[in-house]
Amino acid sequence: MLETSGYDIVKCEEKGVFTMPKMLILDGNSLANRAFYALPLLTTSDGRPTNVLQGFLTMLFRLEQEQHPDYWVVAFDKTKATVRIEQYAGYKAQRKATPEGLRPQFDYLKEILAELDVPMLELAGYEADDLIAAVTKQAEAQGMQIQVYTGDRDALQLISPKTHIYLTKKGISEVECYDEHALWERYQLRPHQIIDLKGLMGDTSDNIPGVPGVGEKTALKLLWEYETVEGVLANAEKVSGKKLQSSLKEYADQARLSKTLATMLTEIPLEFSLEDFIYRRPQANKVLPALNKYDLRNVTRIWQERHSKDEEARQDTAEMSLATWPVRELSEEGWLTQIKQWQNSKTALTLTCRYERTGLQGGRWLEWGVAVSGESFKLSREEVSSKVSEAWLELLANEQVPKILADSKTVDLLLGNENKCLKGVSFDLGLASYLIQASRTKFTPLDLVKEYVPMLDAFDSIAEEAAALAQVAPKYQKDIENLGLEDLLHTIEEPLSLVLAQMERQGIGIDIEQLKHFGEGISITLKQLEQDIYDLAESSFNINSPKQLGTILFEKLGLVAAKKTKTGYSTDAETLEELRSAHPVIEKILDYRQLNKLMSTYVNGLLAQEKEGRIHTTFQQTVTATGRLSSTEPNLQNIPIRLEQGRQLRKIFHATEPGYLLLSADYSQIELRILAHYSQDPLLCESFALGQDVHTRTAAEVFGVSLEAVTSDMRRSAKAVNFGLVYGLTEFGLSRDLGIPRKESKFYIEQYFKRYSGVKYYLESIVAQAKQDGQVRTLFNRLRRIPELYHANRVQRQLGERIAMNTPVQGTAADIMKLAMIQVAEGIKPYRAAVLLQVHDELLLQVAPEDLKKVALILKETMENAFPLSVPMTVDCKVGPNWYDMKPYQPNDNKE
DNA sequence: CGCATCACG
DNA sequence: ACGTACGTGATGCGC
Repeated sequence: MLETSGYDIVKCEEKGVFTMPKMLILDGNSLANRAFYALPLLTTSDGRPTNVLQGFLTMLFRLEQEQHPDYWVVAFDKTKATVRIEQYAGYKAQRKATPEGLRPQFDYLKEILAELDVPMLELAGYEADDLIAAVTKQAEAQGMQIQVYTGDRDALQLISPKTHIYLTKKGISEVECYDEHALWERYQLRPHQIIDLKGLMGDTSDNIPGVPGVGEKTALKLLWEYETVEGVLANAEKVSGKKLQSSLKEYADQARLSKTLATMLTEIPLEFSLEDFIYRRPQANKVLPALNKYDLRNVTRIWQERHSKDEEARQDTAEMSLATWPVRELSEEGWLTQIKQWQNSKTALTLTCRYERTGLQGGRWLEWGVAVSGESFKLSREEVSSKVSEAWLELLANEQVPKILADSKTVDLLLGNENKCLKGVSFDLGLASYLIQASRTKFTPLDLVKEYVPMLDAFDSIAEEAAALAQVAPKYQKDIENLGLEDLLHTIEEPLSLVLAQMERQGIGIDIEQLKHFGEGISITLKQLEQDIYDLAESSFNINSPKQLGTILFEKLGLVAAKKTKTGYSTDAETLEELRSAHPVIEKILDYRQLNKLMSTYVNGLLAQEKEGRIHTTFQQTVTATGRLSSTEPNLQNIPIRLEQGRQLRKIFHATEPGYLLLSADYSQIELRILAHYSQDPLLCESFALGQDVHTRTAAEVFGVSLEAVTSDMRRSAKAVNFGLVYGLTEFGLSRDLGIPRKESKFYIEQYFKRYSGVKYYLESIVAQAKQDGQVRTLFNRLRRIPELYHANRVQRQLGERIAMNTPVQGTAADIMKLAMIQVAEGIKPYRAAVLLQVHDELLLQVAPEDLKKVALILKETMENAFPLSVPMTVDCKVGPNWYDMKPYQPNDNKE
């Protein structure tokens, strides 16, 4: 992604420069060089190098998409004999020859740019720098906003209020924006002083000599004092340091010459008109063959993505300035009439709500914005009678009246506080936006509108907000349609959001006294452990500080550090476990860590969230990359279970109604079953069809023994393999997990894939497919884009491959669970029962004992049959008075 | 605010 | 030679 400093973005918007024509100038040589060294040397199938093409074009297309230039041009050096060599024979003498793989790529690049209709500029005897300076000068005179992209810091001299320089950072995938302010932050220099800086310090890559012995630090100090090269030379007597003084005197001429060399020439003998640089949309019929000629599949994908989105949104972006929908003011009578009219409306109302946070779920609504058919309205609690507001809330609960909202779950929660509810959601913009782009993080109405109207900066009123949402809604609808996400949105995510609202409102019962008691016990042990640790370490320190702990263990006590983190010694549980026998303090620290976690995150954390004997989590529906839910404030999806001590904590969770039981149901091996379904691997499918223990069967296959001969160790290894499969198996991961040598884990994996060749084939195909499409989908069409697959860094690319293997599996499991939740919520309506929590593959309900049998049966059957796969789905139920004391429970459909 | 750590599926 | 299992959220430290 293109990154710019936050400062500049703000600055650009404040100045309203979007109204000025925007020109992008790219330094072809500099960027090509950067790309060449930053990217691995990719080639076409017949061996022509293409990494520069890939890097440069990727950047070009991103800029095109993100910046929407009105003008653009790429400048190239034509370096046979530059003007500067006439000035100074040594100029660029040190520069190394263009490397083998790079040189031909300039020709390829120019050829492609020509097909793209991207204007290019070069002039014999001049460098790209000078052309850029000349174009910039002319463009400034025309009142344009100019962005120069280069890796060459010389360009900083061009900075002005209208011209910003974007310097490539690492490689070329990131750029850093410099304007006057940013330059000052970095160097405390004005733009025109850049040439003085070069004049003094020189530049080895261009072989500009500068003054010997003067580097960046000295040069800056001098310039802060005397401003220019001339100023410094005139005051050479006064500078501190004899050596420096004499250097400045001796090399005065060389400094002046260096400054001249560093000055970009704005006067060049070239007739050009800015009209030549007008941006023209590249034509698919020319672009695609040109990219294809160099096997640039990734670039093609990027271009097509942009292009197709563009085609759809072309008029959008062009005409997508928001219309002002007049705000209708209504009297009491007016409101009642209007609401009555809307009660029969077939046209969707777009609603948005402002509210204050109160102690209750969600809060209290303050005002509504309504937009429909080119008009907008504001309804505020303060200004309307209770009669109007009653009528209004009734309208919200009318399923027949279609409604478009940004966040229907929150709205439903708000209404729930007044015993009202939301019905008739026809389009949830936040959920739509998440399905289109799961990596998004912000879903406020403003963010949602900005997606299509980027220059927007704030809404003046809530009525305007509603009008804006109403106008972007069709764009979202179209995108959802184009991406094939309609069903997922309307049959899963939207209905689910109201189920989640119910769950959040219900909350889960919590025994505060017991929790406090639990905390007191921990506190005592914790104090004792703390003292023991200080005694054993013979010093007191903050045990919660990994830094201090590392110092004590690895310096004071002289233990041998096994691992390092970027900031110092690693002290995580895995590392400490290795050191357990090395020093008695280690065990105490491990115990301390465990208890401290329980105390701070769970005891204190949960106590802080308790309200009237309940805890209400918030389920996030637009956070994860795979389609799972997440749970926050507090997170009730990570309550301890693996270790007994933490597991005890589950005793405090109970039903919200007295006498009710907790009923849990979890999918058994859902991810492996989905893998079986996807891969159709005969062994894996058979294993599930026969109801075998899948890990035991896997062990039998991998170790080549009968089911009866599988030892617990073999099963453990097989389980780790199965586990790893879903994540994108690696030798490293498996060896670490099992604590075995790489060779051994490699052997297991080989054996596994020999037997389960269908799984192997599936995983290979999904990765290949992902590389082609740049994305994967779940069984329900949920989409995840995987830019990591095309990352310059190999580690990132491999991560991309594992994501491609994992996401369809994890995501489909999430889809199935969501579908089941909707059906379960519906199915248990006639009974005294409620869904309380979802923990990815588990649902937790509460139920009146009398309804247990029926509800458990409905629960199990609904979950198992929510979406039949080619292997059976199994759900295990448990029941108990609290979340700890849960006993297996098999509902059966025998008639009573 | 990023990092390290650790809780869950 | 390098750095790696997939997906989350909360806490505390230290810059």
